[in-house]
Amino acid sequence: MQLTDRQKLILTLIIHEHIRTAQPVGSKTLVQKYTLEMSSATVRNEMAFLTDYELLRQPHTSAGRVPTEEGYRYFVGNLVQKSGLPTNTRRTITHQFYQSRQDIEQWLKLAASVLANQSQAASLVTAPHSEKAIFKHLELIATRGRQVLMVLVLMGGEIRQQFIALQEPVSQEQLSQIANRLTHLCSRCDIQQMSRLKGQLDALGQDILEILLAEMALTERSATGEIYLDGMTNVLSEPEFSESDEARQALHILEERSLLENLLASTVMNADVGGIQVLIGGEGTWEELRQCSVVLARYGDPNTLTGSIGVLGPIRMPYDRTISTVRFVANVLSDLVSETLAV
Amino acid sequence: MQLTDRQKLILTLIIHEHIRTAQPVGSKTLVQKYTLEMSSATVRNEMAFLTDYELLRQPHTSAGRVPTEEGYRYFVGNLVQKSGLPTNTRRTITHQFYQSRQDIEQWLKLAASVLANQSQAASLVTAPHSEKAIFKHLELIATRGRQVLMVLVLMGGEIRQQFIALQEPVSQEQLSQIANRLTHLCSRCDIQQMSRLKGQLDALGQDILEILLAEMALTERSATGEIYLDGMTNVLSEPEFSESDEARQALHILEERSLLENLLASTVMNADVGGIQVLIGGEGTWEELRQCSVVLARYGDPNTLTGSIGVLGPIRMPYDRTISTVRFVANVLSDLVSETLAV
DNA sequence: TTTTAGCACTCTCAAGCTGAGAGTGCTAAA
DNA sequence: TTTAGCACTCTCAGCTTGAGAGTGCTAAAA
Repeated sequence: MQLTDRQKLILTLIIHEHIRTAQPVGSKTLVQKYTLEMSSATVRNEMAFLTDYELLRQPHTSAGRVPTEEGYRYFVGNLVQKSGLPTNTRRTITHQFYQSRQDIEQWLKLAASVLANQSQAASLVTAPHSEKAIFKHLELIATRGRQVLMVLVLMGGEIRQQFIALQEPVSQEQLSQIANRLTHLCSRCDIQQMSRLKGQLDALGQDILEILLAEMALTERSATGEIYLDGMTNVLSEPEFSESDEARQALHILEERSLLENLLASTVMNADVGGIQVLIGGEGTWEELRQCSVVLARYGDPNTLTGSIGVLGPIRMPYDRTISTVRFVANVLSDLVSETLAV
Repeated sequence: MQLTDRQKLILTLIIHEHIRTAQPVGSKTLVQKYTLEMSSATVRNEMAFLTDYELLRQPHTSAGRVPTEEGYRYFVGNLVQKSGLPTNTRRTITHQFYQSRQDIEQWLKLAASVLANQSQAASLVTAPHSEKAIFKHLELIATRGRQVLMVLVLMGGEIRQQFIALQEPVSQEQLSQIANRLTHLCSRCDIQQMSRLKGQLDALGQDILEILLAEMALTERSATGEIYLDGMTNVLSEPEFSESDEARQALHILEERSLLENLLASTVMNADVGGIQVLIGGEGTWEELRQCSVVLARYGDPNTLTGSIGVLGPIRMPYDRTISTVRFVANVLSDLVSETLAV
């Protein structure tokens, strides 16, 4: 679809104005507000053209125009200027990461919070996760009686902890010995390699190895790491979600982990690190997202550890700014991950 | 305030009916629906009495009656029958805990999910937390270069992890040695006792001890453990939150961690384990909760590890059922905590 | 050929009105 | 003390109406 420069200008202005006001935009208003060098009639003709191409829509005969989802897609694909974030915003964000505790969990929470605040929408951040579970380190810590706390560290820094109940009480000394032995034996092994080591272990060691294997298999099976959400209440203040049923639908997809994993798995997980994906109005697939748009990105090291971040807001969303923010935060997280977690 | 049995009955029925329908309740409706052995005029007289005592309210002259917050308080304090949960519900819940992975995090998430589903409202669960940080176990795990992952286990099973950057690279062997030495030295020590041990350590050991102390101090300072939320979208379907601005206010207090910690600190943290606290309409203190009620309980071992659980819903909430559910889940968690985490 | 002024037309939305319905309080009788 | 009866009050959904905003079309101007 080829538009003239003037048509592109008018589409852009309508989208800008509509994002600002949440109202249909009329020809006269547009000429006045932006002091265009043409009459409203000319604008009307162009609007009619854009409406024919389904980039604009009229809510009713005598209302102004509203961008269609197709219109937003054209805008995001062709017209949005990749401005990048203003320098002082970048500085503020970097500063916050620099100031926070050196702890992935904190960073991820902070990332979610930054995204939510900057975009005034709901945000999600998944912990970096590797498709392949590689053993790194095991600790066994006696708590009381036969209850033992198992801490399993995977290559890449994912930590899994679990209580296990042994057949009979074992002292901390013994537990440490077993943990050491397993750590040495299994170092840098994947599930297959580890399951071949059973023969070299006594009964207790085998039991624990079983539990390790189960835990690692579970990690491999899950599509993402821990999920952090923030800013759910932000979207409630948007006028399109003033009837809370709409909001409920949209937020439900964030709250229901399985839905969210599905969404991520079929979109951003196939994308390259560094690329941005924009889902507008559910793209015909995601019924619950019909009223929303989602801006997603992947961060981390494509070959080992990756996670996703995203922003969920109304379709009427300031895409340029949101995309810049998501891209910037993804880069910051990528840097942090490669600095601290990489092998 | 002393009410006759009949007045109590009528108040109870009005509250039941209002909770069911979210509408003002009229005298005639009440007599019909509950086939009362008296005329609507009698009911009207009693209603007038209850209205004088500010237990009921008329939204306008010719509408039925609606319970006031005072009315709900009287109801919760005097009239709610402590039925306990039906046996099969209890079984279902217990079963879910029994089936889940043996892992506090899973249990807490499950508790939040159970509360949200059973009460069809928003729920919160805080991880068990001890006011006093007592050292139990330390692990140091080399990641790469000078980055080290520190895992600190406190008495009671709280786990804190953090990346630290050492002055110069140290091998995993050496790290394990240091961790072992510190674990032995500090075992069962509190912050004061630990800070006296500096003299017995080399430079690196002292650095790490400093970090440990900072981390433990941070833990002591924070009022609660990790917070798990669920069911935020449940409250969006209640008619009183159909204008999403109301919902926004209410949910915001859950999302903003500092607000929530404040709320917990000034209510449930002073209560006994086992007791239930019901906040109705913010009780004049919590502006954001004017439209909501919160049912809170504390679980765990009062002397060592405690956490809070709660349900946030509309004032028009099925208190009997919610209170039973909260009490039951608190007991389940208390049992789990004392079985697995206690010293 | 493109742009613009002018005009008739369309549709929404807020305001005002209205009657049905639900509920009340009061009074007098049971 | 309870109840039947009645006049009264208030809301709410449905309807009408006029102002306002915006459109498409046509014919003239550039």
